[in-house]
Amino acid sequence: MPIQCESCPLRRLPVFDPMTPEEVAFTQRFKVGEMVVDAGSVVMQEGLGSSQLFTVLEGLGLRYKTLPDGQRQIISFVMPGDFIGLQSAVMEDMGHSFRATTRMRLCVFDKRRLWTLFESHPDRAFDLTWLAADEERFLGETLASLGQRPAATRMAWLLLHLYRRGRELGLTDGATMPLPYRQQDMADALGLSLVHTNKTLARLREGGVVNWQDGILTVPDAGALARAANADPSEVRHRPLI
Amino acid sequence: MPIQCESCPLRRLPVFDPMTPEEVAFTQRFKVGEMVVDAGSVVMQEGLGSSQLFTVLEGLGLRYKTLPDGQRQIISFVMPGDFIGLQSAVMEDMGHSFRATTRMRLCVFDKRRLWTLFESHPDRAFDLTWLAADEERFLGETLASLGQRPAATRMAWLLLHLYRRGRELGLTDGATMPLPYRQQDMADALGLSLVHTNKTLARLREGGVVNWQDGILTVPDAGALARAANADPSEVRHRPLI
DNA sequence: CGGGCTGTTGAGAGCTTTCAAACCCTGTGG
DNA sequence: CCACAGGGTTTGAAAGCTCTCAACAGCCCG
Repeated sequence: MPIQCESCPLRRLPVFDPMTPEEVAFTQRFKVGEMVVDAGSVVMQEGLGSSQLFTVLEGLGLRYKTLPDGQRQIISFVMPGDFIGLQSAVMEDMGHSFRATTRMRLCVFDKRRLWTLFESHPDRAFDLTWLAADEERFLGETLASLGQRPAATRMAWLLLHLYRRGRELGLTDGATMPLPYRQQDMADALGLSLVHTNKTLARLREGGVVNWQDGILTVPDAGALARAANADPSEVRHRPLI
Repeated sequence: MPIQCESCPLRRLPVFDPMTPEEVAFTQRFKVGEMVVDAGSVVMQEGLGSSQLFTVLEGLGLRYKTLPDGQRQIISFVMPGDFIGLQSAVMEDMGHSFRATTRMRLCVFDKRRLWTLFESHPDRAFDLTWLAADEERFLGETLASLGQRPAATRMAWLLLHLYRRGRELGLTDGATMPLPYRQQDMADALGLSLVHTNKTLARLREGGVVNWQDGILTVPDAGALARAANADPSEVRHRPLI
């Protein structure tokens, strides 16, 4: 039984901008249905188009690019509330793939109706653009991390980022949150080898800054982690939900 | 004397999508004026808002982020036709700074009128979203380069990218084009030290793959460069011009 | 019980950085 | 006309970070 937008649990989270009843109703009409995918499913393929767009309701996934020689670069870690497929919506095809890491529940939208969104709901079109711009901002930060920070700092930065996002979404339980990715995922996100990722992780763990083991992330002191990450202080940004 | 959108030389380039006379007229109304900035001017500051948006008419610039410890990461090399300031348009502030490398001529738009664009010109709003999505795609590719490729490949990839863009814009003269950046800029874009950038550049030059000296980029064989960059074959993407 | 996936560890090789110094060119002032 | 300072580019060499190679432990599953 698909969730009604009106009673969508995500909408109640304070990270997301409030919506008017009219906006909720429109989103409901825009929504085609729901889709549950198993862990490991590739939902969108780089280079291919898609007639569907998604908002993540539950579960975790990865967006990644594959290079001609087979290397993989993780673009982002996908969490509930994320809107997936904007690229295929406005251009012909996707610049990256999207794969479910855990079983996921996705809200499905029809790409062909996107135009009516732009025509009749400029506020929602604006939200869409906002999301794209926010994505650009985040990728800029990621770029700065990969380009300018050493391995340990980079890793601390990423774990801090994931922890902050998890907290916004109510995925945390005190200082811990589930984070069921593999070390190889982290390595491919940070541009490090698996071995070095493992050793860097061990050093952070020994330093007591952060611990990520058995799929559980533990951040005893977010401030200490932020210092290790050489990061600016936290700042919760509210964002639209599609 | 500011250029009239109707006779804007950029619009005539085949890379840019054709516009209807009505769209041209609207863009003209959206345009507030023009601005010429000297080489070295910082036009937009990371973290600050801006009431203005720009489209580059002439000249080259850089978008970059500065980390808390002073390191700099170049986000992109800015060329004519690029739309600058989308982030400050839809969010409060910019996630990066923008600085002119050469003297630049900029088309100036008023951020406060952006909303009318979304309200009354859904096609242009769509174009704006398209640009944001394209930026996201490009940053994803950049991320993959920084994360997964060794220095020489990375550098070849970037020079190839710049050459292709220059060619689309008619900046090339046969196998050469002006590229008046510093080696330090290239280093900060690729996440390499200045010294290593210099040596890598020298090796590419000796290999005859590409030459970039005295502000002039020379690509004797684009195919060979693409192979050195481990890049997919060229593919000109048409894009909207704001 | 064997195979496959994930995580861990040790060690040497290799790529990149940092440190230092020199070179070229240009603009400035004596 | 020459000395000098400053920005950008080159070079050499040593230090350091990260990678690759190899091997092993733990776990789940057929």
